[in-house]
Amino acid sequence: MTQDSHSLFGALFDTPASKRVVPVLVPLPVPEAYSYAVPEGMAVEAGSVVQVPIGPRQHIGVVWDEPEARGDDKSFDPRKLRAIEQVFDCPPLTKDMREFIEWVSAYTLSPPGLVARMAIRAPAALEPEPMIEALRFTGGEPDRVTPARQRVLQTLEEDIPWTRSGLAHAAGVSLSVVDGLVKQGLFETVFLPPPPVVAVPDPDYVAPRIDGPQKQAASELVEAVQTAGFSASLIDGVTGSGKTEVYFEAIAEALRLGKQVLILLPEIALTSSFLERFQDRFGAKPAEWHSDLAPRMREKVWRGVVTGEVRVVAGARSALFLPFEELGLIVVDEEHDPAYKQEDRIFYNARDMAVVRARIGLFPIVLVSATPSVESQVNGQSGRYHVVHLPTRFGDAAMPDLHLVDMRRHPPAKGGFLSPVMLRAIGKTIEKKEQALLFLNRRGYAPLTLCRVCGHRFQCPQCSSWLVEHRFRNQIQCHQCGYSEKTPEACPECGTFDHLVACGPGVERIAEEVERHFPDARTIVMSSDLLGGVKRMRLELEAIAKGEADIVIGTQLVAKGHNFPLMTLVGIVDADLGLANGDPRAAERTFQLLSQVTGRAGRTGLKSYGLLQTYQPQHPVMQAIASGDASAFYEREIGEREKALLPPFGRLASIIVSADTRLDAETHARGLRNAAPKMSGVTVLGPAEAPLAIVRGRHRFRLLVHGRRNSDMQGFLRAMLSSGPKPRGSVQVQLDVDPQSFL
DNA sequence: AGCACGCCGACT
DNA sequence: GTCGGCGTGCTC
Repeated sequence: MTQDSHSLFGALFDTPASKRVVPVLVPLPVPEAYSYAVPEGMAVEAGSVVQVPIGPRQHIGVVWDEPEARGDDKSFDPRKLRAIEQVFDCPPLTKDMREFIEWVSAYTLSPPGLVARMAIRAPAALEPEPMIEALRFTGGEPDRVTPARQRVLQTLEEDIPWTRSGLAHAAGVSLSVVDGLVKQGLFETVFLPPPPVVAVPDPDYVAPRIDGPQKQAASELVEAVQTAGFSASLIDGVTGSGKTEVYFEAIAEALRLGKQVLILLPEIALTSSFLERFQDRFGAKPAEWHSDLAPRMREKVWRGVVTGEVRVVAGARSALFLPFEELGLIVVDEEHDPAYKQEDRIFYNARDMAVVRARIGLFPIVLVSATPSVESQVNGQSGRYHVVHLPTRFGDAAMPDLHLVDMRRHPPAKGGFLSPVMLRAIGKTIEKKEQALLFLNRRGYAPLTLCRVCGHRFQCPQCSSWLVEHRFRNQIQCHQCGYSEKTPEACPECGTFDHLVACGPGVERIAEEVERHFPDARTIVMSSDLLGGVKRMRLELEAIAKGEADIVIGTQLVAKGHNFPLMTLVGIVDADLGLANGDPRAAERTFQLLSQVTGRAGRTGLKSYGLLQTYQPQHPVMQAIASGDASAFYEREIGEREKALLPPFGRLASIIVSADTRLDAETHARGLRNAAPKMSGVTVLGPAEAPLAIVRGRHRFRLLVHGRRNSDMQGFLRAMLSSGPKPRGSVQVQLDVDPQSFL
């Protein structure tokens, strides 16, 4: 085989005599594309989605670009060369998409084929949907005209094709009436294109309902969309300030310019209320994309995206890898949300990768948050992102009055967890027939159970964490690995009955305390382990919104999305929870969570309050929340990060070490750390820095590596991965850095 | 990621 | 003597 037969350009115009060979990215963890022969008469180009044989099986791959320099042709045995099996009848991945895949692969240190696989994960969608069979009236008279037949003929007056069942339904007759007419040859069979997945959104469906600062902000974004090229904007505005309405205008403009739009949302925020807001503005819902989309729907949306039929997708992080035909705008809502981080096989932060995708595609991206991440805040300050402030609440939504409850001065009664201040506020609220929300980010009854006789603590047999008692379910559960067992009646250590004691509060225990104080109030607990699943949860949320509960006690899941018009008191039971868990972002996360929860109150003009129980009223997080001014908090966080070399000033990589047993994982993690060369600017933190987790039966440790320069980090990590004591297939790396700085 | 090959322990 | 554990290597 000659060198030039490798050239794609040459191959396209080649004589049939020489065999054409193209690189194909295959879904295997190998560092580069494999070579495949293109059979006679098969038309493929870079980006084509193909089926190729790998060993005994067939896989889906993507024809890739020729490497620019073919100097050191790492020749494999040419006798191994096999041919592409088939090309799928769908548009090839665009040049931008291919470049994006390569970038993500290099950045995340993951094999390019596995990254590419994320973009083509809807196998059955690779072939066009079959046309649907329809009947077209060709004229003529039936032998006998019955009333039912008459109705069909009337329905047919407009000369449009009908499906068999559609016609029967429209005419109000049974299928057999239609079949009878078909038998008499009154119809011809025609084929119609399949119906669109979603209706096309209309940018001018309604006039934008914004004014003042919102209008100004919207016009800045619209201008960014009109200006061809990359730009990044950060919309920074409190809950209820009209952020969504503002970015809807940017979307409208992108649609007017004939571009596709991607809205990224944290998984949990993909609620019907968001879709309805979109529909109210654009007259149609966006296509959805998330992990539990029905397979059939997934295929349709994927196909619609790649053909350009779908104009707007609202999706969770994986939607970022959809192969859009002409993407022209990305919106990342709740950009600070940790749900954008994927930590499974391919490690990436969809928010950061979205910035990269916009940069490669030369179009604008809009990041949106009431509580921007520190990274984005820094990018805003340095001018890399254009910051759009939305200072006020929109319409009549007033900010709640926020107060700290110093628990040292107002301690709860013995055996309780709610301060008298909090209890009084709850009492007043329900007296006014308004609703109170109590937030505690801890499921179950109590986080720790111990035996009063021997001091035995209930610990998970699979990992190191405590077992959490769940009274509703009569279970004790491990919140790390999911282990659970029936709550024992006697201590397993000393056998004593009735001497087990619960330590600390969970939402169930707070509910018990609330019911003791307010026996007549309608109290409801919202937690992810609510019996009855998602369906019951949705009903409960609706009931709460309608005022069918007085006091709601909930975990994190009440923090997002849902609006409760009668909610005028938000009480945080333990505002300090999560501040001291070893996570370098603990303060930031706590600030974001508390802002989000207190933002649930006061969205309808009723005077509303937020109370935060804390033992650390002077803590910067508490001060930021209470004062409503976060600037000092951000300054401090930025300073801390600078000192600790955390993003965005240094690089932070997580090396996840996983093994079948805890001991193995620990040993491997130590081994990696000890093997770490003393490289300048790179520091390795020990396994103790991160909590142990068990994922799909594998024990995981996280090693954190700090460094200042990306090249140092990558060099170091590559060295670690290739030379370290590598337990096979069980070391994964996530680079947690700001991508803008080295685009 | 799968899958085959290959080398050491407990058994019909 | 084998069955089967999972360590190692390969897939164009």
